[in-house]
Amino acid sequence: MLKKERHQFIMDKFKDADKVNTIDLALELEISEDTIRRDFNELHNKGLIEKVYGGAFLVKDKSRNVFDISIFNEDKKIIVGQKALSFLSEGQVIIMTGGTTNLSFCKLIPIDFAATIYTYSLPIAMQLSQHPNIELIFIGGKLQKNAMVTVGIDVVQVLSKIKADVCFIGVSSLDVNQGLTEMGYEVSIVKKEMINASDKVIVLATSDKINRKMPHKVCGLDKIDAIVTELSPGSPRIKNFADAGARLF
Amino acid sequence: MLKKERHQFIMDKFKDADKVNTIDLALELEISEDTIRRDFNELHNKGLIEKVYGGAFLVKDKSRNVFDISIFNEDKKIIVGQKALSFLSEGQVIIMTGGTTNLSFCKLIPIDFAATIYTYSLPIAMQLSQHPNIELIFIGGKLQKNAMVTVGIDVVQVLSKIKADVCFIGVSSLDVNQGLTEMGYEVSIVKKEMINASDKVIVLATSDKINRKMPHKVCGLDKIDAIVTELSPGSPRIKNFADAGARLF
DNA sequence: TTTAAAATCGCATAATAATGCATTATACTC
DNA sequence: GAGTATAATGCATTATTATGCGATTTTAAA
Repeated sequence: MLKKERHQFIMDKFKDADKVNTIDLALELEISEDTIRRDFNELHNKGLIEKVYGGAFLVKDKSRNVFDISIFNEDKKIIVGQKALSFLSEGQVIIMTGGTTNLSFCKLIPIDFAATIYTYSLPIAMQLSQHPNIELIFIGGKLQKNAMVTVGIDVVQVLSKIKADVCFIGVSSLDVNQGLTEMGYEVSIVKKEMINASDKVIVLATSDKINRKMPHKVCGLDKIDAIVTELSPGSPRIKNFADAGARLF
Repeated sequence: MLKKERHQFIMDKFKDADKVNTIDLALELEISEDTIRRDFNELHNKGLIEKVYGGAFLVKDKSRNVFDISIFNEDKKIIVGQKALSFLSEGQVIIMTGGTTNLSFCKLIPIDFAATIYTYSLPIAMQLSQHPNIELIFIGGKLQKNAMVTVGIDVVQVLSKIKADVCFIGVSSLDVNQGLTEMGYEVSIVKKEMINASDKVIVLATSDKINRKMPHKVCGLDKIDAIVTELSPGSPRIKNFADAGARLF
């Protein structure tokens, strides 16, 4: 049986039930569970299924409304967000980058929390607009459509003029040696400036972002005051970061 | 039974009853109460349930998604939007205000339409970010949360420096004598500046906005190049505008 | 305050998942 | 068709997650 057939077979299973078990599939197809898990991983990366401990669920094709933002790995991101809450204090001036990890974080901020928050992300701004006591300042500029953030000289200019207490950065890749790197050049420039403008830098990242590199460097680990992941700080998966002296949470 | 199934099972229980008991669930599913409690904790962390001593309640106030914007009188606004399409030309520099009428309009813009659009409205920007050929520039500033638009000195400053071909203005009130008026002072200032920056001014308004006055004046009818409503231009309900020489569409 | 039920905590255990590596199958080149 | 590179698979090992149990703390009501 070809891998592709097997994938189809798995997807067909969802016509009968909305979950499948790893073991059942392995028995039925008479192959190892490892292979089924690898299949799950591939289907998950295509966004077709959601993996859970012991099996998988079908992801329901949400109507592609512009405004409903689906958050990949939301559970993990909620854990990250909850840990990050401890870095918030009332009255701070905060810079918030974009990304779904930060979005999850923002959803968790207490409704009456008072602070000044700068952001360049449309979804983050929409989310934070629910908080009556947050003074929200949107950093204008040219819109980068895929990420829903503004970039360019205008953004950098605004950032160069402000001084924030703390910056929460959602990242796409984090590596022990390379530090924080980005896919896009423009975003890397903006993030650099954000870090410059802030006294403290808190990085929010789910573990899938860790030990990855992208072309454009933002900063080294030394500039980062805290790395918040869904893992426990002692986890072996981030031991290399601990060894390198990173402050993990 | 997978953990996620169990969570769904618990959530389904709320269809029958307001409250679920820890013990009952443990007995029914033949698992320990500890597990049920851990499930409760997870569901609670997701904001789905409220824990109480001995069980849990459903959180009903599932505050509707921040991102789904409900449009009142959408039918009428779609008619307005369709008429307004005729004022669009490829390659223009356009200023777009906020409001649900303009949002409906933006939804109708052909997907491959090419232009440069300035806006200060978060929902409008989200919507327009779907158009690959639109150069979208967001005007940053302090966010006015109810209207989801930026206001203040920064916005005015940006506007004072640009020159647009056309400005599409969604309005809250339009009156034959007072012209265009606004509820909020800050928004009125910004709109004034937008009109200043544009060669042509197109007003989009459903008929419920017509013949109403608000405290802060934006401009008189003479500055408006076109008024687009869902009514036919000859409708008696806007005869007074026609008599005053307004260009109705 | 007392008391019993319920919740939390720490730990042990078992199930499941990820990882590195060896083996086998498949595709590709000459 | 032989040889080689690549991908797929299974196995052993290690890591992670789920769950139950006992000890301890908290809660709600007598």
